[in-house]
This record gives sequence, structure tokens and C-alpha cells, in this order.
Amino acid sequence: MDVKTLCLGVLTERDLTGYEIKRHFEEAFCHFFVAGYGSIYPALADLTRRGLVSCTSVLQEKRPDKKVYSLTPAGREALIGELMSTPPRHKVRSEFLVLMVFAHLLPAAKIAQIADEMVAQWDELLASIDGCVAEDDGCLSPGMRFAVGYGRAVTGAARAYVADNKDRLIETIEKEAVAKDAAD
Amino acid sequence: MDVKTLCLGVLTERDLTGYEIKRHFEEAFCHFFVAGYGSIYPALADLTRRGLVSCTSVLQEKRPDKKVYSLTPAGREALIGELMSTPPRHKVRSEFLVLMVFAHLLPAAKIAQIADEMVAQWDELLASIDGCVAEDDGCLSPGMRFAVGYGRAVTGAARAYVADNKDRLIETIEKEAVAKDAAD
DNA sequence: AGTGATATATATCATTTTGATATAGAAACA
DNA sequence: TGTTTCTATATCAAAATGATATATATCACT
Repeated sequence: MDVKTLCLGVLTERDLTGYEIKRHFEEAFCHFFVAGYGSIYPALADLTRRGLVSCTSVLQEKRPDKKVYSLTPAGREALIGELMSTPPRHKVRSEFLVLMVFAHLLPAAKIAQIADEMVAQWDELLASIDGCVAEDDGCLSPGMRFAVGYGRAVTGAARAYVADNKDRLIETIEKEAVAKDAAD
Repeated sequence: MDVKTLCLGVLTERDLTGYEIKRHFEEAFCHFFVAGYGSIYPALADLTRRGLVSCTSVLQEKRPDKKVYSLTPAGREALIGELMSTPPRHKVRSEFLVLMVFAHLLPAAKIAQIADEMVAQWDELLASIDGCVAEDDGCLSPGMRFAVGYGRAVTGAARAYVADNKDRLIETIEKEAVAKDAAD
């Protein structure tokens, strides 16, 4: 599954421009899927070429033209086919955990700073997820509600683990550094 | 931070071939960083060119030559510099959650199958993480112990959430489908 | 003795994605 | 008045992905 499929997916709800698709990803999908202009615009161009979406240029008086994309019947079929044949995958790429793994190469203050920044980022994410839940008057699809609940549970667990264990990590590393100094 | 930095990092522990680096990633880093041959071999070539690792060809009698890579002093400095200047990031790309978000486009049986497959994958991952913990006689670095604990906590939370909520999701979707049929 | 599966080991490559940047008028704000 | 933010599209070098090719060796089965 690639960004093309995601674009088809969000277009099932309503017609959107590339810019709006990007915003939609940021608002609703940010904790489990990231896509930038560099993948969205080429995806839309390719989908148009293949007749899976149609594109209408909307002239605007005071702004550049909008290109509003709509899902075609062929696009809807392609989307369902793609969803049916996609094996469930879930990938994490954590530069934060890489930094923690090599923490013994860094000063203690830096490790503390890194962990605190990560916790702060997760706090922001949790606040935005709770915002989604608060706004929901039944307007969220059941699948999106499931994904939001997932985000809250798992991000909460991540935040709690790091907050609870960072001090132990830093202490252990400081002890080992002292032991190594004594050996020299 | 890219695969190059990770390669420098694992080479702080011992000299390794590209093949061994890949295996090391799979064994120890698999739940938070993935890298294939297509990124590791070019990374090692570039690091060699820049003098950050050195490469020794080891002739083997019954197998193709090994290229064993070692970290140079310049490579160690470059690694520390990179770690010090990398902001903590943590990115998830979940095709599984995308499938859940568009669950209303799929038959109930398919949703159940997808969720069960994801839970099974996470069970495997948890078993391999617990294997790491069981083997640990103090041989794990404190940072790696932190990362392993993180993996256990967060993967466990993810597995529990999906196992606990998939039936509710499927029921809701089936109800909505029935309501829609009645409206037609 | 043969078959298939798995392990060691390096490498390539088309396609995709990333992350940053360019362009440009409008609105909001200080 | 100047600065930032918003709307909107687009491009691009660098990086990563995921699959595949190439060889040899070993190991378990039949």
C-alpha cells in the first residue's frame, strides 16, 4: 500500500485538493501515516493518468487555481481491491530509540534532554488526539474511532514508559562511566 | 539520522560484515528500525569512501570473500557528532491502521482476519522480545535494555487494544451496513 | 542420490518516499 | 509597515524500499 491508496481512501469521503489531502493526513492520520507534497502530488498525477480520479480545475478570483480531485467508479474499485489484498503491516522508525540504545556514548544531560523532548512531543500528540475525541459527535467513522483509540492507548503507554524509566537509564549509565573512570 | 549512522553505531561494539549488520538489525532493532541490503551496502560503501569505516577483505576457503568493516577514530567522532545533533523523532507507518480506518469498505470477515493477523504478528514480536530479556545476563547495554523494555510495554499495549476492541468495531460496522440496506 | 529449504555473503535496481525548497498572492497581526 | 501564517501547486536530490540475482554450502528428508 502506498500514498496513492491513501489518496483514493480520503477521496471516498469528499472531493479534495492536494493541499487539503495533506492537511487531512496531518489532522486525522498523523500518528500512523505521514505523507508530504512530494508524494501526494505525484500520486494524484499518476491516479489521474490512470483514470482512478478525475481532476477539475476551479478558477478562483483571488488565489491560484484549485485542482479538485474526485474518485471515479474505477478508482473506487481499485481502492477496494487494494485494501482487500494488502497484508496488515505496522512499521516503526524511531530515531529516538536509536539515541537511547547508544546513550552510553552521550553525556547524561543530553540523554535527559532527549527523553524530555520526546515526552513533550507525545504530550502534544495526546492533546491533539483528545481534541479529536472531544469534537466527535458521531461524525467519526467507526474505523477512525478505532484508530484514534489506538493512538491514545499506545502513545500513552510510550509516554508513560519513557517518563518512568529515563531516570533509571541515566543513573545506570552514570554509574558505569564512574566505574570505567576508576578502572583507568 | 540515516542508515549510515546506525551502521557506525553497531560497529562500536565489534567489527561486522554487511550481512551481519543486517542480521543484527533484525535481531536487536527490528521493533524500531528496519534496514535492508539496499540501504546497508550503499551506506558502507559511502562510509568507506569517507574514511569513517575501514574495510578488510577476508578470503574464505569455501565461501565468497567477507568484507569486514571496522569503525575508524574519525568514524567514532562522526557518530558522536551525529547523535548529539539528532533531534528525537519517532515515526509510525501503519498500513494496518489505514485498513481499519477504511474498514467500512470491507466485509466483516476480512476485518476480523486482518485484526487477527496483526495480533499474531505482535505475539511473535513479543515472544522474540521476551527471548532477548531471557538471554540477558547483563550482556545488554543499558540503552538496549531500555529499548527492549519500551518494545515490550508498547507492543503489549497495541496488542491488547486491538484484541479488546476489534469485535466492537466489527459489530458497529455490521449494524451500519444493515441500517444502510434498510434505507435502500 | 536427489530434492528442497535454509544459511552465508555481496550486490543491483526500479520505484517510492523524504524533506526541503521555490513560487506567489491573501489575510491576519503587531 | 513589516512579518508571519494560510492557501495552493510543484520540483528535486538524496535516501529508502522491497524484490531479485548470483554463488556456494549445509542440513534434513525421502
